[in-house]
Amino acid sequence: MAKESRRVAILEAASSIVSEKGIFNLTLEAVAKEAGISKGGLLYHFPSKEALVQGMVEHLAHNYRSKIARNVEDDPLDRGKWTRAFLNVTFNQGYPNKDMHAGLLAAKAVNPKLMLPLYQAYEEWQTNIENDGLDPIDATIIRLATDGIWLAELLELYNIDDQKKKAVYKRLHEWIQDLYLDAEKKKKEEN
Amino acid sequence: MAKESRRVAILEAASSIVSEKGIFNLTLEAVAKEAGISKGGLLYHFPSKEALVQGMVEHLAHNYRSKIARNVEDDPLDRGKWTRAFLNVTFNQGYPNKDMHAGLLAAKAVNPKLMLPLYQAYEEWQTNIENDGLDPIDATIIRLATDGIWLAELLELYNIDDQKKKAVYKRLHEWIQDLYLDAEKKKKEEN
DNA sequence: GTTACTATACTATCTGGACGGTATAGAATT
DNA sequence: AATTCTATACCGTCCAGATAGTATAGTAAC
Repeated sequence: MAKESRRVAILEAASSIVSEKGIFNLTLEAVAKEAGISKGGLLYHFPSKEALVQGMVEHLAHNYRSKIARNVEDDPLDRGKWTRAFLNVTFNQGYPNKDMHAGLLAAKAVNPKLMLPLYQAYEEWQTNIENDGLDPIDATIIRLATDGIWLAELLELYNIDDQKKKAVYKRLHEWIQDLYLDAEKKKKEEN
Repeated sequence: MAKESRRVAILEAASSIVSEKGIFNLTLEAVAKEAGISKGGLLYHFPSKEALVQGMVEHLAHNYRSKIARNVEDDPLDRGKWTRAFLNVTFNQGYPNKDMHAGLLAAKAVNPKLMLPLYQAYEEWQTNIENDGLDPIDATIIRLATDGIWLAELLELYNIDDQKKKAVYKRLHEWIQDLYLDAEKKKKEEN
């Protein structure tokens, strides 16, 4: 198999184990078995467990980051584009394999420093959301609520049924539109 | 030492280890050392690691639950009391030892079923918040944003500085007041 | 165009250390 | 006398990482 696709397959196997069986079952042997290769083969791609987890986080961060960047680029409107992108990607364009989020849990458990790529991504998004041309506190609240959803799902802290989730999304989306109109109105008044 | 306070001291020691050194360093020996007792003494109070983690979650859930219940009781207003209590406890009355939240991480890692007490607490709060006499979707968004704050802190996913955090709290609090007035107005119009 | 060599991508196996849990004997506290 | 421990030793299991060997593909010298 080609190197890159094998790497991704391994990362997905590892994420699936963390997500379904917990971090204590993330052993190199288990990952190798899940990915359909030998333990040695796994160590060829990722020379240590830490390297494997690092790969998981980097993959996750890169995926999320590029999706949000894409949304920002494609947005016909400037004002509010980061807030909209963050909301839209989190609710509607999450990693097809939901398990991928488990990379965060793995990093937190194995070595918190490995979370750096995600941490940096969040710093970037937060800065952009605060300078998105909308009220920065309201925009931050929208981001926090969005995080609340996916973090609670990651930890399986509670179930929010799909209908309610959609209603929340709709309301947040409308709120962004209101903030947009407020800001535009204010701008006109200033001129 | 009295049995109950020894138990709590052990739970705090365990939480502190998870919070500062990660779940892989939560060994029975390490907890005993941190709590200043022997391994045998620890096993006297908690006959297994799973029992220890169960104790951590139950303690956390009980603490949170009783604080929210207290806030609800003390609230002079009926409408919105659960939403206010949830917001206020999470922002201003968290466990004095912040580490206690780590019980959630420990349970997620050791055995997700141990999260049941917290899961049930959340179900109760969500039900109450939806029937709090405010717009249920807006109230849910307030809860989600609140969760976003403490979950991100738990995972150390990003830093939100204290000033911004206070501004967010203030805005959420004002929002609840607006929702209160909206609901009261609507009620009067109906009569 | 076959032989020799090299790099890549693995497999199979072993080892050393750590950890959970058990056991036991006894000491201090209440 | 019962409870609440301390101290220590031990067993079985598990796992990360190391090591050595294998398969395959390409490359290049002759």
